[in-house]
Amino acid sequence: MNATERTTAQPEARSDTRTRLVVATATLLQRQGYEGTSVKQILREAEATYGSLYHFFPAGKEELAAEALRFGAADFTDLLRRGLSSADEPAEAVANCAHLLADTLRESNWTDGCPVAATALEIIGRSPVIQRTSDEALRQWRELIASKLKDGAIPEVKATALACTILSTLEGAELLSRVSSDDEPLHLAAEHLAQLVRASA
Amino acid sequence: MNATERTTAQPEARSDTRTRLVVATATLLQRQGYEGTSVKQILREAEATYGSLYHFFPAGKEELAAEALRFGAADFTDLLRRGLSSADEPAEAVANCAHLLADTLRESNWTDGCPVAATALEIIGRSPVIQRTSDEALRQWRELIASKLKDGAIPEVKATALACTILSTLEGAELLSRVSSDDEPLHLAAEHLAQLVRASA
DNA sequence: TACGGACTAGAGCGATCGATCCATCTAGGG
DNA sequence: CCCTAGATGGATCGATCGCTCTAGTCCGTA
Repeated sequence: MNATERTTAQPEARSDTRTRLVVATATLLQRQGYEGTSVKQILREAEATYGSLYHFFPAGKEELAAEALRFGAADFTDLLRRGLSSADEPAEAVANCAHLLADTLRESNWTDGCPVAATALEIIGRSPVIQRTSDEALRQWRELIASKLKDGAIPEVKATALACTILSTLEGAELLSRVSSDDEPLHLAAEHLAQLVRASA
Repeated sequence: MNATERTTAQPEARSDTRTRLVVATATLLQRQGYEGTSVKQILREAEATYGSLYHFFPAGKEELAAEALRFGAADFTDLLRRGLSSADEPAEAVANCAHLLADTLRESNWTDGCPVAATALEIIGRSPVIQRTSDEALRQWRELIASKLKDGAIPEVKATALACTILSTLEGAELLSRVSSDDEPLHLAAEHLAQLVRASA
């Protein structure tokens, strides 16, 4: 539109291919994990080439995967944030997170859930970079949940501990739901987590 | 050594290689998932060859993995059974399952937990055989937990629902514990699950 | 002793893996 | 107008993938 936009647009256009790579990788990672995703497939999906990939990510697949994990984790953070802010009551808010996750999963035909779960488990002890990235994401989510609990007048220590179990349950229920293609585990988790939070208030 | 041993050893020896294949695969699957485990590595670990593998499992890696998953699932069933029978109170028994899982994981340096988790997530929608095997294992565990709850005077409907969330939480807490190499999530899960069960009695 | 089925050994198949390399293209500053 | 750094396209690398195949060994039975 104008000179200002052109100059600001340049770094955007520059990193456009980079962004496509990250987005495509994030999607593929949560659907088929790290080892199940080939570089060729990423390039096809992102409409990019080897040249671009190794230009932006000199360390290759692993570096790209770590970046994609951070990107996908931000997505999941948004989902949690939406769920947590959907109600004043912490119990209700937590339950809504589970329902929201169930809806998202169902709509994507049980493919697009937490990006960390699928990738982290198969990589533990073999890729420190990815494991650390996963760990950071999980801790961030725990804090996000914990702060909502604290806002709801749950004492700090209790809130921190409870947030950990809430995230555990969400992740586990996602596993059960995805394997059985059935959102029941997530809805049950919602109910039981709400109960647990209410009991801790 | 002698004729008797030779004759009795034969059927055993016949299936010996098969067993080694299954055991080795089960271990590798839970440590690095399906795609992350190569056939060559399985053969090396099991001290077997291609000939043996395709003799016992004509359909190859996928068939072997499904069998290994069933084998590993039986192991996890044992762990649950031990935990559940360790106390009369269902709440205490469930908590002990989490503690037992934490101990097992810690002792194996965070590698040997639930064999389904690592494999199932990366394979969803791509290997019906393995997905179905995983689903069956998860349902079996739910029923195992549910029956303990029912024994503890929790009404059937409530018990079934609660068992699902208990398994979800165990699986999720295992994920968090493994990623962070810290058994805190599992011990917190134990505490919170006990609380949840007590509230449902 | 001869036979036949169960099992083993491992070379080799085509395909694909992640990664490298370099020619080429593009855009902005001199 | 050229120069250069950033970015791209894609052929190609050696290694490894899952798997097939043939030639064998072993052992109970006839």
